[in-house]
Amino acid sequence: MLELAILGLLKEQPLHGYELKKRLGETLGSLWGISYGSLYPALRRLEHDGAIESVAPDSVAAPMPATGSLDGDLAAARLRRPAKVTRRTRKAYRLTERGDARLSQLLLDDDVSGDDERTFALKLAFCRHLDADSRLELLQRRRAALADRLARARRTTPGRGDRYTRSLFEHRTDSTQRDLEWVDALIVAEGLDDADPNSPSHQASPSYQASPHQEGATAS
Amino acid sequence: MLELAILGLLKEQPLHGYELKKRLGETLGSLWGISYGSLYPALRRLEHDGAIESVAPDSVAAPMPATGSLDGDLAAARLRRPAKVTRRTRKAYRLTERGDARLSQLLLDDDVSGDDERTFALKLAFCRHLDADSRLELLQRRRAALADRLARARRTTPGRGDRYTRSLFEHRTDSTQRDLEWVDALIVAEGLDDADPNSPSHQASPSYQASPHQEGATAS
DNA sequence: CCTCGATATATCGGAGCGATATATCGACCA
DNA sequence: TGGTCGATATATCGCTCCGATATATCGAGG
Repeated sequence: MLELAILGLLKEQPLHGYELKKRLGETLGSLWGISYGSLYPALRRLEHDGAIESVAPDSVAAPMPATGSLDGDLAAARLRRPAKVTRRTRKAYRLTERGDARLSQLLLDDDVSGDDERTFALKLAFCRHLDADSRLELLQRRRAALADRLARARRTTPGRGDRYTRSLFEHRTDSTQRDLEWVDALIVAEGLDDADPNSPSHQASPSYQASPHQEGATAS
Repeated sequence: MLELAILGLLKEQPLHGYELKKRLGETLGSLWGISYGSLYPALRRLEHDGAIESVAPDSVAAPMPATGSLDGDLAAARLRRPAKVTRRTRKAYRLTERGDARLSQLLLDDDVSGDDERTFALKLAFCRHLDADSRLELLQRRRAALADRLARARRTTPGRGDRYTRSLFEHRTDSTQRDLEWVDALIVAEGLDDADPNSPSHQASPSYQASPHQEGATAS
């Protein structure tokens, strides 16, 4: 779901390819190692679909302008001089209305990726563009997927495999458990936003605690 | 690194594609959702490279063989009845010597995948085919990668992004921390195997603690 | 006998990656 | 002045892998 990443970043401000890649690396860390081999084709694809459109080069997104005075100078220079298009002239892209709609759709889309860690991280990173209800639904879908996975992991016989495989399974189960608690905390925080922010002490922690017996996963 | 998975499974016994997919799903759980679209091409590739070779259909890999002497029986059966080759006749594959070497190479190979969770899980699941030294090296490479990631994560300014992105980063850091502790435990267990259980001769308690100070945020 | 679900092999289009090519820009230095 | 070097930037190639799908067979049950 590279498109989701691109659209999410462009929602905030127009960017060109190189900058896009850098920011994505910052935003998602080692979780999403975007590559030019997918980025540029994706940009062309999105532009062809009308989800993004290119804006005037160099008019946006200088990474970190060291001195503010340069801006005026360069902008003036650009007006005077038509800025010849070279091989590496930056092509910045802006989100169109279609792109905005596509972003919302992708964020809300119930692909199987509720089970996919990378996609969820991506959605979470941009879920602020969603309304509260959709956001909560996104979190709860993730919660359900995790609870299901946890239940499934606990149901499987733990005796299989060698020492390493067993340890791997144990660790995976623990991680899933922690992920679940994390998402639960996010859900709770979501609810706190809804409630009156004046309440000084939030309610006692609900039962999202690691229950040793079967978790809520009534699916399947 | 599908090849690694295939070779690792075939190391134990010959299997055909369908069974291979099933077992891989069992062994690695939701971590490695192998697909026919990659499995069959990979099998053909490996056979072409001489890493695996097909054995007589139906002579192996009924899901649970349970007897070591089935070779004679089934070979005899195949002599009696020519077992016509249909569309879905099982084509089982066996590991060749070249394949065995390739497996060791892949297990030991220092690809960048020390940072890749899936690949490490795969390697761990089959590292019993490695000698103790190589196994330890594998673990320590993983440890180094995790420690590096953790240090990098802690070095980045924690103020960036919205609430969701911050939470995502926090959780990711915690997960990395846990992964690191897990690998450390594996390393310790490895050392215990090496040494005589009665003599705590070399390396009493290694300093595998991540960073004792500056902690503060870990759940009690 | 006939349908249905599990078994099994196989291909297709597309997404993403890693490596690489190419070009430009700015800074520092001789 | 020129000269190199590293960061910036766009772009493509070949590959692996995935999800969906097609096709065929087999065994069990009605």
